[in-house]
Amino acid sequence: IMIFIARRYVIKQRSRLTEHLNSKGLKMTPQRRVILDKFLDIEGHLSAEELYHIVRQTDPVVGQATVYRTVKLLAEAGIAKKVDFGDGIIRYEPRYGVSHHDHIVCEECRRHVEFVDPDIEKLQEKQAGVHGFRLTSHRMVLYGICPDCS
Amino acid sequence: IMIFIARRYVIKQRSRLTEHLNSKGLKMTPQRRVILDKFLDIEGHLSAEELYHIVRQTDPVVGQATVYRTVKLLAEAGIAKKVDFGDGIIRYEPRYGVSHHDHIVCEECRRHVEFVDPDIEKLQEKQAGVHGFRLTSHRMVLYGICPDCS
DNA sequence: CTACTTATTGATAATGACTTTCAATCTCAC
DNA sequence: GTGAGATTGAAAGTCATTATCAATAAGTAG
Repeated sequence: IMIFIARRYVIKQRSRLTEHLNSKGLKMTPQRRVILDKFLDIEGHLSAEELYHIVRQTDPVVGQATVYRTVKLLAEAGIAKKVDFGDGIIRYEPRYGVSHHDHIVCEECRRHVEFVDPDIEKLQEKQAGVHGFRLTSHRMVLYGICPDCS
Repeated sequence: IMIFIARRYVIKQRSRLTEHLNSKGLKMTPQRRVILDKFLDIEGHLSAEELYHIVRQTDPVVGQATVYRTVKLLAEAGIAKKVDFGDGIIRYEPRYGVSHHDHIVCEECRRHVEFVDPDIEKLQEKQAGVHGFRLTSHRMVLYGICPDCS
């Protein structure tokens, strides 16, 4: 049953990508399809480099530059979400629907937890308003020491 | 009068740096002194590159690598604070005492405003606690469109 | 003050994540 | 099918930052 759900999810995201490509006058290709599929397979964050190596295992023909390019398209299409922990590597994570969350990262072991706090979101909106800004997005990463490393 | 206050501030930060260097078995040098002074002169954020050019105007002998190295020491000593807007450039700003703040950046003109929201800080602590983390720091940048660009 | 052990410096090379280039190759609307 | 235009991958290029290293300076013991 889970497999059927996952399958439907993949198909949906594929058509979402195709739609996005069409709207920009771009084309669907086998490379983009395999990169999308592998990206949806994983859970958690992945850098373009990591995704490149995973894709390589199945399809050694796909080039590094193509993965970097495709991953940006996925973000544009709303399929992937950029995550920046501030270590110079841009990671991407699947974006299921509209679910948004922030991260708390352990400075020792780099383990991370996701969370959403509607109250914080509200206060962010408020702060933007106070300064006359129309809020479009935010990046929030908390750093700390996790229970295991304490 | 302001000048006296500023002067005392500079002297205080100098001894703070010296102290930090001593505690690590490092030495105070003319280069480090001039970089510190110029850094304290500015208001707002500065990348190591920008600071390098400013320092150059007074003292063309100081090298780029030294500025990059010194700026890291300033951060270690608690004199400077790293700021990361996510554009691949690390900026530093003077850290007056313990004053902490976050940023809201205009996606059009890159103008930014600083703000502090104690309520958000409190909620961040709470979120860390919920997941068993001991919070050490955070990075929060809001992105939006400023009044002028709207 | 002198010698000497370390730390420091700056020019330059290196790093590493990412981007661009470009000629060969696909895609897809017609 | 076919042709204009998009895509591809290998390789070269960016760009902020970091490491290397031989020459120099700082602090310390005598």
